[in-house]
Amino acid sequence: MSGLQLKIVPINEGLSLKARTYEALKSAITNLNIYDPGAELKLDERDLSERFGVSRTPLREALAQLESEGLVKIVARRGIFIVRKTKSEILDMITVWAALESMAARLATKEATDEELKGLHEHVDAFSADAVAKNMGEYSDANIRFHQTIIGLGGCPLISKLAEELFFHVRAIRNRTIGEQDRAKRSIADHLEIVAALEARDTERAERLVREHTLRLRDHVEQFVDID
Amino acid sequence: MSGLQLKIVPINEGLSLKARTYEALKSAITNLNIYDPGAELKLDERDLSERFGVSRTPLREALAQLESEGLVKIVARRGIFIVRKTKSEILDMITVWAALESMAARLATKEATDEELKGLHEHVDAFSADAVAKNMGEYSDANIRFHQTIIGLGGCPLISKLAEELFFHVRAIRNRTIGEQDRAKRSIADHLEIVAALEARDTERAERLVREHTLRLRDHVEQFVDID
DNA sequence: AATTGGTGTATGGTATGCCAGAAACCACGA
DNA sequence: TCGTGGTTTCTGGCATACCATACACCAATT
Repeated sequence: MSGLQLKIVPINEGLSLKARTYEALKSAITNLNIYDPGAELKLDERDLSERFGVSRTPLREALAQLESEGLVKIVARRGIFIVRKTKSEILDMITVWAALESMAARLATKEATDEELKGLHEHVDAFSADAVAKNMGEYSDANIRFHQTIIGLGGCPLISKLAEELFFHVRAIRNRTIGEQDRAKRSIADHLEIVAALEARDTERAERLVREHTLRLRDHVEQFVDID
Repeated sequence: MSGLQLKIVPINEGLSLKARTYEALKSAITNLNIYDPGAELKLDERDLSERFGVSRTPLREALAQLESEGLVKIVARRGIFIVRKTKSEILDMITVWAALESMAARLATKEATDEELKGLHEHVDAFSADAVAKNMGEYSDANIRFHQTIIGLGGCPLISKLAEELFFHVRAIRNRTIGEQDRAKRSIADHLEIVAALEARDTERAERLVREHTLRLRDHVEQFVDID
């Protein structure tokens, strides 16, 4: 083979304006702390299209998609509003998350390889000792990665896709849920148990532990998190 | 108060062209048996816009929404294609369905009133005796209503919404799954057990029965249904 | 001062035309 | 006959102009 290999730069850029606008908008909305009072909740098509440098058409399509995902609400001749999820909706999302992840855990006990399950330790061991001392944001990220990994091991792409959307929304209130170190300790203990059950291929137990773990989060949010 | 009360007809019609086009397209696609060979899988924006009598813009927005729901796939400069779900995707959908409905059953044992649970008998009793003799399509509808009712009793709107989308897709292959009367008998027996567990408020049992019932459907489809 | 009706403006909805890329077709030459 | 190059056509992406309505503001009337 010749040493001169053309390095094809996948010219890319290749995403459509719609897709790029969608990404830009989504990250813009994500980085906005919606639940802060005073956050700007109203958007304007013309203004946005100018700021993004695209015409209204692809912008509108991006917005329509965001609406179908529940991030914004478009009202004819009124405006486009960033949606604040109600507490009840957040709780529902955590409930669905529990349903999906417990099913994924069930599947993982049957489908995942030993190596894959071993990989879970990475997400757990690092925090088993002194996680509480570390900064909670970091733990929170590792926490989500842990759950996403389990979901991935279930081998059901649809579950992964749905869970990803849920995480996205739930993350928006994350900074309101963390903070208590007691919960973090309990959480870490739960994770260890979950990994153990998965490695033991104990389907029922893995499913139950995952479900209870996430439903505990749900109850915690219900009791202690104040949105609306 | 005067006996002459204006009866206000909520003029409505009010849906946007986009929304109406969306509905029309969706039902058109639904009523097309996608899995028939020879089904027309390619759509054309201009042709459709002419046939629906709307311009391309609202049509495109409707199509974009259908794409995000996975009913069609839009490829730039190639065309718009009605999506045939792969068998693997169908199986995944049934798996998610199992996860959601079993969670709903769990919730229902805690949230539903006795009256609501009693209502389930309507969906079951009518078929307990001679369902097998009746035409399967009718049973199939009642079957889906039964499951939808349970899901509704869970009291979690998000679960209901997600399940509805799943049913929509799964229904497309329904005519390929029914037919064996043995399965119908088994199914009816399952339903009776499920109702009993719900009425007994036996959370774990209700959850398990529902999950196993739906996962059996999954296994059945995996073994005996041939798409792709 | 309060109510009412008009009018302007903001803003999403829709129609339309052009653009660019992909595929199909065609013609020509080896 | 086969491959190659060009050309046409089909098709979705995008920009733009216009439309229709909700709302705010103002003036006139009582």
